Amino acid sequence: MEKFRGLGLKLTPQRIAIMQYLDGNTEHPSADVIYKSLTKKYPTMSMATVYNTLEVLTNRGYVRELTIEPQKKRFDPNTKHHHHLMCMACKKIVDVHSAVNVDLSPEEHDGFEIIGHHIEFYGLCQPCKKREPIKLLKGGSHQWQM
Amino acid sequence: MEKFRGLGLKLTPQRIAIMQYLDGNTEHPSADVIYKSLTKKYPTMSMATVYNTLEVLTNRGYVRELTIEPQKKRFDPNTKHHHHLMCMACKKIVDVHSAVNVDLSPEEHDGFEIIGHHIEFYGLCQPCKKREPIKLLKGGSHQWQM
DNA sequence: GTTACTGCAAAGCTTTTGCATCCCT
DNA sequence: AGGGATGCAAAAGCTTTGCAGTAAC
Repeated sequence: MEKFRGLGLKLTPQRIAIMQYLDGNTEHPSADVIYKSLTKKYPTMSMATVYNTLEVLTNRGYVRELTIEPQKKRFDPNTKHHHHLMCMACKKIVDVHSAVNVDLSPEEHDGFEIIGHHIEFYGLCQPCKKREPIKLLKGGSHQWQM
Repeated sequence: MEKFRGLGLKLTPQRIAIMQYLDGNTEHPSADVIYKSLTKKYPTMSMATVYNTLEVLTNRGYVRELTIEPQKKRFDPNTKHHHHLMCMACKKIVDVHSAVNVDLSPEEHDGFEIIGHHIEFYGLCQPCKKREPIKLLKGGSHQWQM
């Protein structure tokens, strides 16, 4: 966690715990998952601190917020440009490092200055494919039904 | 709205109003925007009815839910496969009809059966580009900072 | 006449905020 | 010592649910 020193950012035990939890983590955890994981070892940890720390890390570019799961933010400590594939059944998210060329022609970007892009793939992971062939549409099928 | 007859779906005045509001609409409205737009003409309309109708339409494939704006669903009556470009400042969303080839190699999809995908472009629309060159990062910069 | 839908209010879930206290630097 | 961080609780924002009444079929 040495890389966070000298950035005008106080290294409290709670922050260090969150940073260590995230470092190298490929689970794309939500704030809730982070909180539940750390509250065992740090019983005084609060959700406010988790959100506060995640916001600081996000604003400084050490963490990316993912919106791939509706109504819930997931967090990714890998800030290199990449995309994501989520299982529609169990919500597992894996990284996709495909180098896709998605340049838009002028008439397509409608005068916008394009700053970034992100591809969301939807599917079924192997365990879920075997377990539940159907029954995904509960709660509203999202944009993955095409 | 004739296309919704004979589907075991009751055509109430509220539903017809929502369907007419959505038909051909390219604004990608949220439930709140739909409710506010219709409550003038239909003062008894409730949010529960808006959400109920949107869920029915989504499950039947007449509407797509978009998760591009964090913590808020947006709805798109255009269910043809396409992508979206959102202004990071004013949250305006426009359609992108680029035919991008995003097939993943076997080692990339990690055993998943891929069912769909969606590309989210982030940028600044022309009015916002002139108006506010900076000041977008408030509230957490999302996945668009790459 | 049935069945499904409406609308209200209450509750749920995630996230944010106010504020007194605490502690890292 | 000082300014930022913590943690609690309360509140906010979006969405869902329970249920009695109502209207479409």
